[in-house]
Order: sequence, then C-alpha cells, then structure tokens
Amino acid sequence: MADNLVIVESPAKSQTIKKFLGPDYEVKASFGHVVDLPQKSLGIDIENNFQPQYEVSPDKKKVISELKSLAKNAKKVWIATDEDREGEAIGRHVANQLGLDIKKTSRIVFHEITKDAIQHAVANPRTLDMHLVDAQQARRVLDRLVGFELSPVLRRKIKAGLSAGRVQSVAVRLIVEREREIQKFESESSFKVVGFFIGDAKQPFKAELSKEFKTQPEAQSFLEEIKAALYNISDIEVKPGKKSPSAPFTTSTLQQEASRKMGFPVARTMQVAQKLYEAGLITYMRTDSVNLSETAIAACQQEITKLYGKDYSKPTNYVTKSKGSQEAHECIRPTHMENSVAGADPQEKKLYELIWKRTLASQMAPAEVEKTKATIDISTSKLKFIATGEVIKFEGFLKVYMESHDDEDDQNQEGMLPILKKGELLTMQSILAGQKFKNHPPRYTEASLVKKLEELGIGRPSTYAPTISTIQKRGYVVKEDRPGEQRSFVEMILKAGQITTETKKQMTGAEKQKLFPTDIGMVVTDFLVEHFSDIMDYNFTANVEEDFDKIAENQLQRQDMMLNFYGSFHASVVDTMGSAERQSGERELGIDPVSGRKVIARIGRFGPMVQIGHQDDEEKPKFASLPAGKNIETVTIEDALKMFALPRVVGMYEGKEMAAAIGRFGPYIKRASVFASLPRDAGYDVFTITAEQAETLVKAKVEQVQNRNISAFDYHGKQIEVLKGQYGPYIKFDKNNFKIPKGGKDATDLTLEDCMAIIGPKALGSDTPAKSSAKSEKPKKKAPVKKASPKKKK
DNA sequence: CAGTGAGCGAGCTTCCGCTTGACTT
Repeated sequence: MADNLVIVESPAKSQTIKKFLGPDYEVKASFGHVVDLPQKSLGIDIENNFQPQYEVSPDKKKVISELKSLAKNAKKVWIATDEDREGEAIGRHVANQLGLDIKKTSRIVFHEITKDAIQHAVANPRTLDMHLVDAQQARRVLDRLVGFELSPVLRRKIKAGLSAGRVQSVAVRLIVEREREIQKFESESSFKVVGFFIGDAKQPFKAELSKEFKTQPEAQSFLEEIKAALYNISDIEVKPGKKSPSAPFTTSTLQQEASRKMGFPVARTMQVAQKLYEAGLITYMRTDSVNLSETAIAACQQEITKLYGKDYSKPTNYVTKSKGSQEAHECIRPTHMENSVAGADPQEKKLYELIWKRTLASQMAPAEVEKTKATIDISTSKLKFIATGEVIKFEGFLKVYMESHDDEDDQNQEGMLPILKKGELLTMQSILAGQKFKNHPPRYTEASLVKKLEELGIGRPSTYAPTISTIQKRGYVVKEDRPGEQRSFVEMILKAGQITTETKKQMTGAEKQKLFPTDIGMVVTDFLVEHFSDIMDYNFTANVEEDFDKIAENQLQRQDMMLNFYGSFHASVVDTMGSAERQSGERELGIDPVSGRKVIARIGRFGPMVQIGHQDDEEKPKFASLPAGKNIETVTIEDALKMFALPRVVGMYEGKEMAAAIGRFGPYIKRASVFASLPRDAGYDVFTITAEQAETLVKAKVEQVQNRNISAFDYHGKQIEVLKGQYGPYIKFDKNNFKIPKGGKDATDLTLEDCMAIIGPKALGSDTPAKSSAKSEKPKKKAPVKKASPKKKK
C-alpha cells in the first residue's frame, strides 16, 4: 500500500502521473465533480445565504467509497485537481467527503504532465483556496437559479418540455438573430470588371478594375468607352510580406478546423479526440490554453529540424487571448511529436494528423512572400486596372499546414503574376463585366457557433459540444441542408472590339449542415428577450464572470452577489408568470378567398401550423401543417392555402383512390392501406404528381412488401416473422426486431426453434406455455381495446 | 410509420461544468 494518495480529475491522466511519481504514490481519479445540487429539486437555501445543498452524485458513490478506503490507508492525501475554479471546488468536495482537514490538506497544481512539472508541484504544495471555491459556488448557484426558475416560465407560457439557461438561451438567440438578418437582407448586385492581358512575357494574367459599377448601363458605357483603348503598366510595387502560423489547438479551434477540413460535427471531434487521449496519443482535449510545455517545444524543434532543416524551426510561445480562459491545461498536441501518424481507425488518424500538423506548424518559421501590385493605365479612361500577385519566397510553416477559413469564397485567390515592367504595353485579350451579388451573412455551423460563443466568453471547453446538442434536442434549432435557388445574372464581354451580353444562371444560397432556428426557438427567444433582457444580453456572462473573479479575490462576498442578482431576477420571474400572455407566435397571413376567413400561422400543441378561421368562430377552424422549409415568419398565404389542398386525390388504381399528402415522414401516396413515400430528389411534388407516377410508386411499394416476407411461424398465438429489411433479413416478434447472427443458417432455412433461440427466452416473454390459456388470452383482448381508444384524450 | 391543434394543473422536468463508461442502433 502506497503512503501517498494523489487525487486528479481524469483517470487517463492518473496513469501518466503515477509513472513520474513512483511506487510511494497511488494516483486516483475523481472522474470530475463528485457532488452536485440535487437533480430534481432546486437545492438552494435561498433564505439562508443561498446555501447550496450538495449531495454525492449517484454515479460517484462508488468512486467516493473507493477513495475513502484508499485515503484511510494512506499517510498523506494530495489534491491534484485542475487549477481552475471548478478544479478547486472538486478538490474541496473530495476533501470534504474523505473527511480531511481542509486547512491542512496539501493542494498541488501543474499545467502540463511532465516529470519536472509534477515533481515541482509536489515540492511546492499549498492549501485549498476557499475564495476560489466560493466563486465556483456562486457560478453553480446562479446557473441553477436561472435554469430552474426560467424553464417553468417557458413551459407555462409557451410549451411543455422547454428549457432556458445562461448559455443555451444566448446560443439560440445568436442563431435567431442571424436568421432574421438574413431574412431582412436584400442582395444588392454590382458589376465587377476583370481584364485579361498579355505582356512581353507572353503569359496571360488578369487584373481587376479599381471600381465596381452599380448598374448594368454604367458598366456597359464603361466598356464602350474602352473599346479601343491602349493599356500600359504605369506602376509596379513590390512589397515583402509575412504569414505567421496559427497557435496550436484549443478545444474550440480544433472543433472549427475539424469541421471545416473534415466536416466533423463538434460532438464527433470530441469523441474521436477522447479516444486519442485515452490511448495516450494526445494531451487533454478540453482546454482553452494555447500553451505548449517546454519539452513539447523542444520536441517540435527537433522534429522540424530533422524533417525540414534548421531554417524552418522557430520555437514560439503563444499567449491565450480568449475571454474568461482558465488555462488549467496545455494546448491540444501530440504527446510524442516523432509520431506523425497515429490512431486506431481512419477518423482517429485524420484528426491526429490535423493535430500533429497544427502543432508542428505552430513552431515553424513564418512564410515569406513577395506581394506585387501592378497598376495598369487605360488610355481612354481615368480608371485603372490593378493586378496583384503573390510569390512565396520561403515556405516556412506552409510546408506543413494551411488553416482554412469559413468564408472561402470571399477570398481573393492571389496567384502568380508573370514578370512585368513599368511602362510595358499590354495586349488586352478580353474584358469581362459580370454581375455579382452580395452574400447575406453566413448561417452558423456548429463550429462557427462555438467560435462565437468563445469570443463572447460564454460556455467552456467541456460544454461547447453538449450545448450545441441541447439546443437541437430542445427543438430550438435544427441542423439541416437546404437546397439553393437559381438566380440569373448578366455578363458582358468585350472582345476584339465587340461587346456581347449574356444572361446566365447560377445556383445560390444552398446550405449544408447549417443551424436554422425553429419557430419555437424564435418565439422563446423573443419572449426571453422581452422579459429577461439582462440574462439574454450577450455580455451577461462576461459581467457575472467579473463578479466571480472578485469573489475569488475576496473583494466581493458570494452572498452579496447572489442577493443583488436574485432580487431583481426573481421579481421578473414572478411578474412574468403572473402577467405575461401565452405565446404562440401567431401571425396573420391574410384572408382565405374561398371562405373569407382569416388565415393565421401559429404554434399549436404539436408544433407550428396554419389554420383558417378561429376557435371561437361558429364553424370549426381548418388546420394544416407548414410546408417544408418554411416557418411562421416566412410562410406566405399562398404557401398556406396550398397546404389545405392536401390530401389531394390523384387518381384511381384498381378501383380505389390514390391520395397525395404530406405526413410525419414527408410526402406520400396512400391507396387503401398502402403508403408509398415520394422518393426524394426524383422531381416529384405532392401538388403536381400525376396518376401514372403515383401508380408506379404504389405498385413498387406493394411488390416490396410482398417480397419482404421470407417465412412466418405461430408462437402461442403470436407471429414470429422472418422479413427482408433494408439492412438484410431480420426477425420480427412482438414489435421488436432481432438481428440474425452471421455465420449461421440462411434466413430462408430458419425453423421456429432457430427463431426462438435467436429471440431468446427473455424477449419471448411472459406469455409462456406455463400460463393457462385463459390468462394468456386476457392481454390479447385488452390490447385492441387500448388501441381503439386514443390514448392522449383525457 | 403517414394524427393531432383547449386549458387547468398533478407531476415531472429544467441549469452549467467537471469527468467516463453503460447503454442502444
């Protein structure tokens, strides 16, 4: 039994540290927080200085009891949790649970896991910082109060199942406001003029006109003006420039780059990184620090020198600049720089490579470039053409890594220019004046939302991915692809003294894996902004963080901060609960020309919808769902009226009606009891699909269902079916599906006994032969009765 | 697989941050 027990947060870390400390030290993990507020109640004694009522988290009971018994047998316990607000609190809570004397317990910290750092830490212990712990308590209590008091307001005033919080509600707000900006955005177009020239070097190059024209006539008259012009280079400017590498990865920048370069959702990036971390291949993946340990810097230097030579190495220490960063860890980097390839599967390998390259590049020399700018005079105009080019003189870090950007299409791809001389006369090959449209602000991707949140200091590395998934789970936001629209644009070309004008078409506005607010998301945001503007303020977190810092520095008492915040907050909760009207996002679209009744869009019990008429009218209102891709704010009366035309009878097939409608799973054709989905991307439309097309779909579906059955058996009055499914044959029994094990019999050869074996005694269930036939009939009778009466009506 | 659409309010859920598995598909 070791004399010393060291407690850290992460089990993967404990292994490495144990190696550095030797046999006298046992290193164990707390697995994060060990106590928390109760899950199902507020757990804060508001009257009594907002005292939190912490309890051991259910999944940590085992951890605590194990630590307790180890601590009993150890001579000394060291608290080595992360050096930040949360880590200090974890340390305190662990010490409490183990019954240690807080004032005497040794607290050690390190920011990197190297032998030196750990040994230095052990040689310089301190005690737990209770002010820092207090700051964490303030953070925890404030988040709980906000979440548990706001969520019920939303459920009462908007819809069941909703939630609000300091982080998630602001994240949704960002997306809602961006969407409205985009809706409001009116794309202006202008005419950009590009000339293609050839000089003495006989190598064509292009140059842009220094001015854009607002209208086509302006652009056209310019082309007329220069029809017979001569061009010469009036000036050449050559400037050296530098490009520096980016800092090594933090959680947020890793998520952004993995999203841009590999298309990973943020949760996947974290899962894959976790695997790499657990395999000991990279450092901790939840960090806001860009700091590299000295040993890591040295390892990079060695690797760069070996691979590319000494000139490419430039050891650099980066400084973290993000708001509210706590820097308890290093940046995300490979643990062994000499391994340029690592990882167990293709995703891990790709992510590792990205991390390796980014880390290495961060320690490499800047790239040196030469920027050339040539000004071209036009003999018949005062305007000038400008040609720019860039030549890389020294690759530096670009040899390894090039960061990508969100707005790729805005970037001017600066290419090479041929050798040009001042005064050189140029031959104009052609001049192109093309209509260009301004783009609306981009919608957020998961990763760009994380970037924005980090800039605002909202959320932490450990919560970025969960937050993104929460706002989707709550139905505030959806991640979707949206098809673009066709747009026509004008292009004029001046060539050999002739101007030709052409109208071309292009696709625009297509979105891939972008975040869109839902109607619920918009209504909730509007409601919260109206009634709780301070919490919805983008600076709310930054402001409370200042207070937390003051608490940590003993310049502010936790109770004072809580009192100050809660007084006005709770008052607005009570006020809003009492006085605010129920919100449904109702919007009047217009008048139905047939009935003369109002057409409105609103959120109903089951989500957004359109309706004709009002509940209070004598005639009952008619309801329909919103068309795909529309929401309450964008739906038009035409869209709405179209939806009321469904289900639409398309025609007859063998004496029975075929109807087209849109259901939960998209558009479909129904004939008798057969439902056939309209295949996507096949150009079908529920409103226009013909009887012939519908018939083909129905026939195909019927055939598919017939082919699906391989065999069926009777098992005490229940069916065991062997079916052909999308992913191969399977067994269906009692509404459950069972996989047929590989390597066994063919699905077609399975007997009843084989099927029973696959289903297993547990799933075969209670209706065993042991029970009397009378008993086994009972549930059978009950079942259809239950089905017949709709379960929701009460 | 493919429907629904009110409101009261019992009873349940809800927050953010720190960590991994134990579960399904």
